[in-house]
Amino acid sequence: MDEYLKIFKALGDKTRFRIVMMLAVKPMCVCEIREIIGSAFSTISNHLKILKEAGIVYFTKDERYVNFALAKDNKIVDDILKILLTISDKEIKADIKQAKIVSRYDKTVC
Amino acid sequence: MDEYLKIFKALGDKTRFRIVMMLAVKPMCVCEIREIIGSAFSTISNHLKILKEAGIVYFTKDERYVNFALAKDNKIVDDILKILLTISDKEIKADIKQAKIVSRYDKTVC
DNA sequence: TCGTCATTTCGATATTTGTTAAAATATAAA
DNA sequence: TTTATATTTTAACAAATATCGAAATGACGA
Repeated sequence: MDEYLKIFKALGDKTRFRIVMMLAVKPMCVCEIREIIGSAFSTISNHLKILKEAGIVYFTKDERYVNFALAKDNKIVDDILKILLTISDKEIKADIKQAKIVSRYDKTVC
Repeated sequence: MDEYLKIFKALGDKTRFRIVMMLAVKPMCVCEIREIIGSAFSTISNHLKILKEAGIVYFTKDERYVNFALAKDNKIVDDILKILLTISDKEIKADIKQAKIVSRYDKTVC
């Protein structure tokens, strides 16, 4: 049960929900996510930690960046993500649009 | 997005999660739920309100009782409930066992 | 090795949330 | 109408959570 609770708690926060929908577009590093969400680095980092502990995302290290991506090997998470992929929400669409073009190599991002 | 957030927030609390799993067994009134969960009436009532506002449960009035049941006409909720029905958790199983036998007509319940 | 840059951890604060007892409401039976 | 019973609302409090800036960590490149 705790596994489910962690997942639902993680997805029950607006910022984390937005991050998950953005990561469905492509894996991103912390500063790319931060650029779109607009909160402090520490805030984003904390949200990613919660998502990671719920098994929703994982990360790999790439150059000096930490790349976050949606988990692929978790049945529960996978089932829920399938549901989320059907969403058509104005704010989410705007996030997705930005996610497609944001780049860590832009001077304003990192 | 808010619809999803409400649902995830609602399911991200242990007490509410247990209530949902119990209602999958059968519709129940507030005092039957309270008997199994063990919290105050006001606590249960508040949780049910949150679940109702998330579209996860609805209620009907029966005699002097208020019967709560899982929603049936909500696609999102339905998809998520399908996932939840696969859970095999010790504590949930105990709740389900009790849900099957609890009755508002027992003197100790209402 | 040293400095730079991306990220995390820490400490503080404000807000939200879960819980309860008591009071209020509602409904059915007497 | 009055009484009894089921439920909801309210007010208050404690615990959990989201947020931030600053300091610490960690890794890469010069």
